[in-house]
Amino acid sequence: MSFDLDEFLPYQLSVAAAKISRSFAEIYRAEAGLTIPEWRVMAHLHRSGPVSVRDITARVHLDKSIVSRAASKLEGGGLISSQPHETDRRLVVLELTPDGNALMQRLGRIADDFQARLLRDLGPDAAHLQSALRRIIDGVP
Amino acid sequence: MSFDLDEFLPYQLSVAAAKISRSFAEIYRAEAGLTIPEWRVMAHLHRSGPVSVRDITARVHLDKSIVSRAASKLEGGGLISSQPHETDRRLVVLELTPDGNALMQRLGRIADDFQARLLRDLGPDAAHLQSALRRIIDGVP
DNA sequence: ACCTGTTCGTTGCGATTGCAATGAAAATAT
DNA sequence: ATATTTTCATTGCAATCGCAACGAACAGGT
Repeated sequence: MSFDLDEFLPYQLSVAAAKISRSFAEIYRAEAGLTIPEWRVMAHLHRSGPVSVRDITARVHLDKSIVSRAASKLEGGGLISSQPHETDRRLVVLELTPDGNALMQRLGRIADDFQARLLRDLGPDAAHLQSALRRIIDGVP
Repeated sequence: MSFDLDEFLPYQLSVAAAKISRSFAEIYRAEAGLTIPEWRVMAHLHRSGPVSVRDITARVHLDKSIVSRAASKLEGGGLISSQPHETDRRLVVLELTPDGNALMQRLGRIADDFQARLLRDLGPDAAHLQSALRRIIDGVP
């Protein structure tokens, strides 16, 4: 018996993630011209309110260079604003502009719809899928 | 209620896949100096026997340019051999060398161990996870 | 047989990524 | 108070990726 790549979990995860990511990335690319890192930064800001780059970096699983570049592009597009932190002047505090907030409200609904359809298509395994993914994300290996 | 990225399936999938991939990629990088595409090509050749680049491309979810470059590096390292197809001279037939075969036998065992440990850590959700991933990979848009 | 369209693999090129280096600011130690 | 070390964010740079273009070989139609 030889090793079967198709049954190998890291491979399956990688292929499935790439497929879903592409499919959803295409939506907010067409809808708002956002890349994946930009989308993640926006989504996090929408929920967290004003936070520094390092907070986003930590919570959104992106390198700080990527967050930094995404932020400067989003700021250029008027979707977020940035200002130095009040007391600690190393930090840069990012925040959604009204435009950015409006966009995220629209995209949030679209994302929820996408998720709902996905969960429906996956059927009863969906809950276990999410539970396993959470387990992987915060802890397992 | 605002949108929660942490509960968003495409995001969870992407983060989980990246984490597992890194973790396993580090193993065969240290073990054999292989990259992810190279590993996938090797793994497929080990199971399929001699096949053309386009077959690998189709089954292993990599662009043909990536398979092509991976193949030429593997050939340089003496792990695979390539020769033109007998009747269709557009095709390049790839095949593991004895060295490549021996390496894959070793890596296959390591991969199986990795998978076993992962499944054990994930517990009862693991089966559902794989079933959901398979569903995503071949079908659900 | 000839012509057109298609398939295959390689290569070029722009864009993206991750890592390391940099410089500014703050925390900690002496 | 000064010096050393650490933390942040940005920037530079090399490596990688995906897409498109290309040349070679084949298939199908006329």
